[in-house]
Amino acid sequence: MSDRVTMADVAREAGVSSMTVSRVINNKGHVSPETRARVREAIERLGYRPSGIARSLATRRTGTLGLVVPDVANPFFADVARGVEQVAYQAGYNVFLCNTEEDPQRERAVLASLEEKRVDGVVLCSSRLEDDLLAEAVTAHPAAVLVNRRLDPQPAGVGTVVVDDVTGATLVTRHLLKAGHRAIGFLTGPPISRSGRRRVRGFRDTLAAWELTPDPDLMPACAPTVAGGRAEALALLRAHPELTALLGYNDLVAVGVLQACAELGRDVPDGIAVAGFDDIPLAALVSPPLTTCHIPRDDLGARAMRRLLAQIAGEAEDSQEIVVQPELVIRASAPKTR
Amino acid sequence: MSDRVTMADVAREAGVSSMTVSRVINNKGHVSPETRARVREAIERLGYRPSGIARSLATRRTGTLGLVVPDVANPFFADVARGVEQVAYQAGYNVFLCNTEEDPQRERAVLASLEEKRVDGVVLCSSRLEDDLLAEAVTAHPAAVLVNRRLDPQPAGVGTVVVDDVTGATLVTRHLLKAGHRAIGFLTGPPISRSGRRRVRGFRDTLAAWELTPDPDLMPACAPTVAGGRAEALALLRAHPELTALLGYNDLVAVGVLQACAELGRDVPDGIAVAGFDDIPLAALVSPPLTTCHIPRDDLGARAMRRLLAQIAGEAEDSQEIVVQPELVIRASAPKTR
DNA sequence: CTGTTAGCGCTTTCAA
DNA sequence: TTGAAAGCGCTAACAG
Repeated sequence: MSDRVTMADVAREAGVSSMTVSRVINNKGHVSPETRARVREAIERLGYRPSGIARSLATRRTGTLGLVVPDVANPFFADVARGVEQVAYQAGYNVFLCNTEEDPQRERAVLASLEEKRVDGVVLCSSRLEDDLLAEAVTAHPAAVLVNRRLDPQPAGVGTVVVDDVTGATLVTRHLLKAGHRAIGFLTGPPISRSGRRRVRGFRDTLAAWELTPDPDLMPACAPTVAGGRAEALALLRAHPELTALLGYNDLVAVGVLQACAELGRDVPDGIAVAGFDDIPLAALVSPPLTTCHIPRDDLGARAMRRLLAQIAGEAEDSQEIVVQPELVIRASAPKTR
Repeated sequence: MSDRVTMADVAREAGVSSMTVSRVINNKGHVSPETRARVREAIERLGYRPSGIARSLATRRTGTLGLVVPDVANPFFADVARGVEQVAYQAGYNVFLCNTEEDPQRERAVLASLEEKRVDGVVLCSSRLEDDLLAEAVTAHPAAVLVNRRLDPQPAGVGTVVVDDVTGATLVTRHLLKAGHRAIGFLTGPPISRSGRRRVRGFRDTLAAWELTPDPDLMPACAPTVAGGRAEALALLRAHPELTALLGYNDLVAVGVLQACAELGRDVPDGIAVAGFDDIPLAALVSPPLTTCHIPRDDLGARAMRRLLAQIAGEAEDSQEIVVQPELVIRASAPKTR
């Protein structure tokens, strides 16, 4: 494996010192056009590829970043990852993709491995770590951006990008209220989920603003999946047939609700309105198409990445938190009027 | 940033040489229990984290791998990525995620950047590079596995994992034939797609085996998306209302077909049968649920990764190609009988 | 069981 | 404009 061509080889071939080769490669310092040409030729002839490893050791920058998500196979994070990678690529960085499988142990482990790899920064999505562990893990890196998770107090060099879930839930809830619904259920997703908690808050507050009393019985938790939504919806709709609208923690849950309604013979939207959250591609394709709250996911990733780059460059306004706004998308499952 | 604790710091703190520290960290060689304990304490006290970069330079292994896909946001590759990452994590590797956006230029660029990062190996999915460029790019890495792409002749150290698309298309086509369909259309996806070409082959050969003549007019290309499928299906069904079954290049295309059928007032499956390919989650959720061909995607990723690890370890049977078998999944859009 | 000596392949610093 | 020397932080290969 040591058959790799090194800088010294190129230098010898071109009859110069390695410093000159280095200068040519990095376009730094002054090198006469002729020497430059000779070096270029030598590089070409030998098929030389600089070693990023050696360079990293010398410069203390790796040009690599870490992206930590619960699960790339989840379309939400897949889109975020896409946004992150896109911006990183343009900036000349490579990104390590790490799944945590929602396991805090594993989250710590991958963060530690990224530290060993000496990444220049980390984008950490929906961290499940306790505040103190998170703070510790995150400050171990030169720079970090948290997505959909706040840390208080926010350590220096840590940025935050969050979706305004409260507003999103408010938009959807208000939409249902305006359509005349008063008996509204909400499948709230997993209790650990911070975004779920924020959505609940938006839901409750909006009900309260309309002088309705939020009923905890109508707000059961559920797994954030189609199956989870279906199961909880079946139970909820059986116990509370009076509901005229049902909100899902996310679109997958809402699709589960659609299935449950079909099984119970409740027509959507005439018998009951259904709405989701996230606006994944699926939302527009099920029938009836889902009313939901659009989250610009790759934009979320792109902005997180840009923020991280700014922090690495030392040009970030530290305390400034980036808030991404969701948008109501009205489709057939919950139209404007009952 | 140079405030990082180094091995020498630990060695000094523990009153030993760095070699001893190294031995403790890597659990290599013999170190007396007492010394080991002292070193461990020093590491703990100083919060020392070994530098993977320095280690890589010395050992010529980085413990990193590259995963190159057209687009992680595509659920197919997201699942593959998940499988890859899972196995890599267990083996102690970190993986660089690279999107190519179907752009050969960018594909070359990311492969080159991975080479600079000195990854120990690469998993390359659905490469769009010409054979010679691909061979060149791939042999630049210590090890590589191609997913859904063959290279002939296959360079040493290059593994191959392919989905048996021919068999998959055969299964679906035969299913339709057995159900009594004789006028079957096929939206074949983008002409560049190798898997698309293999699926076409399976389709044609099966028709031929049943002594039917494949009609090119019934096999138009289309974008591999819902919109692409819808548009082509509209055109095809208008031109050929006699079709009793329509096959999509993949599930997205098939969903587009479903939409087109709805628009044309053709009932599925009674007026026309529809089938897809891949079995993405969406397939089971649309109505009617899609008959399709299941591809075990994360298994595909996992097996590619295992193969890569085997190659890195030098224990791969070189020429052995791994073939992943798809499975027919019968749902309501194309039932067993007309 | 532990330490010494040389690098790994590049860049930084200073000098020429 | 170019080069020499001295690391970056670690491990391989020997000694002891």
